[in-house]
Amino acid sequence: MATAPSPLPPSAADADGAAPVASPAAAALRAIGARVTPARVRVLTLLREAPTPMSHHDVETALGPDAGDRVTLYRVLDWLAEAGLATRGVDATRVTRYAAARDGKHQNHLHFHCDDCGQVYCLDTPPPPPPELPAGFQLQRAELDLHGQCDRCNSGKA
Amino acid sequence: MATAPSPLPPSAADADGAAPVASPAAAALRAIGARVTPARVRVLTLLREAPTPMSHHDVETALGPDAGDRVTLYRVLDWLAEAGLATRGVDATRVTRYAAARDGKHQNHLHFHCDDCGQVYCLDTPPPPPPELPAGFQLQRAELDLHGQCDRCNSGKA
DNA sequence: ACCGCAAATGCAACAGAGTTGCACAAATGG
DNA sequence: CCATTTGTGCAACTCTGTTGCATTTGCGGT
Ligand SMILES: [Mn+2]
Ligand SMILES: [Mn+2]
Ligand SMILES: [Zn+2]
Ligand SMILES: [Zn+2]
Repeated sequence: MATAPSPLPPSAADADGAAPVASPAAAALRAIGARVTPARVRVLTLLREAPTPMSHHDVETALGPDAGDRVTLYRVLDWLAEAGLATRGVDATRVTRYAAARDGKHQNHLHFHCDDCGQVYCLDTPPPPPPELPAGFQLQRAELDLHGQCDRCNSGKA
Repeated sequence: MATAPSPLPPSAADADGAAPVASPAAAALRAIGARVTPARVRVLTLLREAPTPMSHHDVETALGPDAGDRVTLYRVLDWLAEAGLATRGVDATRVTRYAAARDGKHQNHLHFHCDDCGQVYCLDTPPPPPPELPAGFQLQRAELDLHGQCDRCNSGKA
């Protein structure tokens, strides 16, 4: 089996189980001339599908056994942010959260924080216009955080 | 010099070294009916004199030998924020910073968070009207957080 | 001036998030 | 297929903050 037997064009999967067909995440990586590694693809794919920004812990839990090494995950997340493929943010509890950076998914909408279950919901409602600021202040972003009870937590009570 | 020689009204210090004359910080504590403890007075005094928001580490270093216990310092800072005498903020490196709150009102106005120094500024601008929510969601409070660079952090750059 | 008790402190151990150094593995270009 | 560059895994470590519990202390009441 040393010599390549098949002159087949790049189409279906090999006799093996793994199908290296290009995922959107992998494409995004190649697009910036970066190495395509399983860890990066898995994490970026997850972030792209995630409805809300994810912490290191979130990602580790979501990936389960495929999460790989803790430190590698930190480095991948950090790298993604550095490479511009994800955005980094520190929340009120000092936890860093990451979100896929493509065309501002979490850029222009509101977040609702459920105080009961802690879930964060992305709302379609556009944010209000940013107000005037004192001289010398430079506005980077405005975030309207709504706090209360979500529908799920709200229905299970008196 | 054991017996008090002067029939002076309450002004100077006693025969002892310690002068319990009311510091502004102590006054602020009494004003809200809180216990006046050395730790609280020292920390609040420091925060009031500080030109920029201070982290736990900053305070500990600044107070030197008078800093007391690490945990107590955490609790004092936390308490000051809870009591409305200081504002809390998380800076870009995940470090919580505190600043003396000159006025204790955080009711009906906006907050500007400096991403560099972590300071929280209270703006006079009234908050925008809360938006519509999906069915089942109950709004408890809405907070418009403005993020960017404050005037102080903004001026020290190219 | 003295008591009593809630509130604050000190100490020690713990927890979570993120970092560093280094040996080993793997991606990519040739 | 090889060489080089880059990423990964592991262990140990730092930093920030927390929790439990015994002891002290501020302060209101007597
Ligand atoms: Mn969102
Ligand atoms: Mn305020
Ligand atoms: Zn909920
Ligand atoms: Zn600032």
